[in-house]
Amino acid sequence: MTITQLYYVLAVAEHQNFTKAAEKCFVTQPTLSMQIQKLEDELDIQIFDRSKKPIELTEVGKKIVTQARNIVNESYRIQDIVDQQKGFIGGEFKLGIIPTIMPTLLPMFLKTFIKKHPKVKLKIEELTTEEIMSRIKEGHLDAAIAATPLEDENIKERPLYYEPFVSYIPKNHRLYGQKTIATTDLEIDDMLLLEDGHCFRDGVINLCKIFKNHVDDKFQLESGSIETLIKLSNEGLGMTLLPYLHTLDINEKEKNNLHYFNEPPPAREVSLIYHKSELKMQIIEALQDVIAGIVRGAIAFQDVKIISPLPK
Amino acid sequence: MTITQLYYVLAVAEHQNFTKAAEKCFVTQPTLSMQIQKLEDELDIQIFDRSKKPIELTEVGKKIVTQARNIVNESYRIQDIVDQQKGFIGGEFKLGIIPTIMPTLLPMFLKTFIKKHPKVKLKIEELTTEEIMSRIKEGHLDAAIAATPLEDENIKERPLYYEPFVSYIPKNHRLYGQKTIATTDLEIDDMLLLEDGHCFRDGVINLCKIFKNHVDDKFQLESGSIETLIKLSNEGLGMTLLPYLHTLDINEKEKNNLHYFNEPPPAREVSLIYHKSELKMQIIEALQDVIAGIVRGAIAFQDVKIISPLPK
DNA sequence: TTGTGTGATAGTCATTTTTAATCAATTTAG
DNA sequence: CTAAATTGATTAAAAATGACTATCACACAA
Repeated sequence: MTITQLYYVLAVAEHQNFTKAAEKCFVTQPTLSMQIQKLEDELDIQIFDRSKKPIELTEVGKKIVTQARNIVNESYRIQDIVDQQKGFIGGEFKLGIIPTIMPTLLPMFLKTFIKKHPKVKLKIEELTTEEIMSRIKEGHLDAAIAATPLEDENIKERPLYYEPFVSYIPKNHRLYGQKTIATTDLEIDDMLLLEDGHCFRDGVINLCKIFKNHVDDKFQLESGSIETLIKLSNEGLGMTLLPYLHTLDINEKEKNNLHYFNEPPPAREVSLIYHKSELKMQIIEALQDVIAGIVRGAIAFQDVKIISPLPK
Repeated sequence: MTITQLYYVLAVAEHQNFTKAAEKCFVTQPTLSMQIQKLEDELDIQIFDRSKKPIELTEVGKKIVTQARNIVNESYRIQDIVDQQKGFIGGEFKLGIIPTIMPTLLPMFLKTFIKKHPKVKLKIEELTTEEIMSRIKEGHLDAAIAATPLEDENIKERPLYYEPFVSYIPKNHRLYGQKTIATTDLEIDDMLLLEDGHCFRDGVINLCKIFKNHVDDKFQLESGSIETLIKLSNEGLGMTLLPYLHTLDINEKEKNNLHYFNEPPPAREVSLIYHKSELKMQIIEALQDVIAGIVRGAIAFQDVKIISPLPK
């Protein structure tokens, strides 16, 4: 049994197709077939049910794949140990970022990070929290930036900053006259929300629920981006909540519609998250350093009330 | 990088000698040298410091060995999954037993187990708790029978039975007249103990300490076996404590010297212990079944007071 | 039927792994 | 101090392994 064989098994299990898996492994299909057959022979058990189309894992196959993923990931750690020893910070690094953080945070730290660590090939993807979590567990993502706490024992979190919620209230709104907003003022019914799947949406709903036990889950208007929310709000369709960093780059006129919360303002915790196996910790720590350094200047809130990002 | 290479590294790390390691791996010494060199080249780092005699691990080498042990052990688990699927209970199984349990328990279950599971090649070794724990962690022992709780997060425990302590008191002893003994009657000073390293010794000391804060650690007489303790006690050199199962095969005359404790009697918890990675669980469970079945008839105590086997 | 997509098989070749034999450097014993 | 023994590295030849190309066999769809 070799690590390569296990790696091939993982590829086939993932793509449910020998040919595609072979491409991903940069070998030809017969090579893959042979190696997997050899492993099956050695263990004297079928890992794949080739009669099904597309190909399926057998029951044992599933268990073997789980264990194989373990072994392959643990094997990467050897290189990791060596890198750590050499103080080498480089290689490919796949980072996920949730949509409501991506456009504001990424431009703030990306240049600095690339300049400081030119040997790291960052591959950044915009993904929802749910996608991020499953990809981290599968090893397809090295780390991610998301709202926390996630309450998942396989995922570790390192808080980067606390980002308060800011009310965006158009002129005709019943709350427009108030200088500051209390969380008790919020009514989910006249609140514009992001589409399902965004954890910021869930955060807002949780915030409204704190003082109302029951919330109708029929919302009139939902949008895929915060920019659209602002425009809809400008049209008088309701108020909305924005993450603080988003309020920094809206235009002067719209800034008048911003209403801050009473102390302590509700906020989301934004963290760098990664698999509990702590692979590529050097890069993760480098990222944390750079982001923490950048954000320190932009966000200075201390006393905040953290709102859970999880749908409940 | 291959699992074989990692296995070779482990062998050399363990034997501190290429030639011996090669023998254990059933390959020639050049094979081993080459493979390890290749791994070192690939990682571009020295794992062994060959200038030292005997050969030593470098600092990174130590980390790599730890991780390599992980990977190699995890790789065994694949075969384990297959065995489990096939319902196969067999193969080599290394079991450790502490000296104070070995002579009484082993004869009780060994025959039954071999008969029930003829494909398991049991290799049984008498070892102290300390030796057992380190060997389980290194993967040189699949399981062991010892007094628990051990409070070690790498080791899991499955209690088999609770074995009360019984006083063995010779005729001239101050406590001989008492029908039952209370733990408060015990005085460490007139107690015969096993040599250092036996956890039963530590259990007895802990028991005596429960009512006396301070105990002199100068004991006059110590012995390596419980049989010797009984003989020394017969000579009037003091009383001693025996594990219950030991009292079953002493002669009639000596049985008169046995004095049982008041309810609840102090007892030791005897468990099947194994590494948290749960390798070879089928065999471990088979062992547990057999032993539990046998012991159920011999030990019927319920309300006992468990004494820690750890030196404190 | 004829493609199309899929995985298995056969034959070949380069590479890798292993081995036996040998060497060089140390350490140990007399 | 010299001789013998031990230890790991080196070399060259053999065995094995892994991967490739080409091709086959089967299932399914147009």
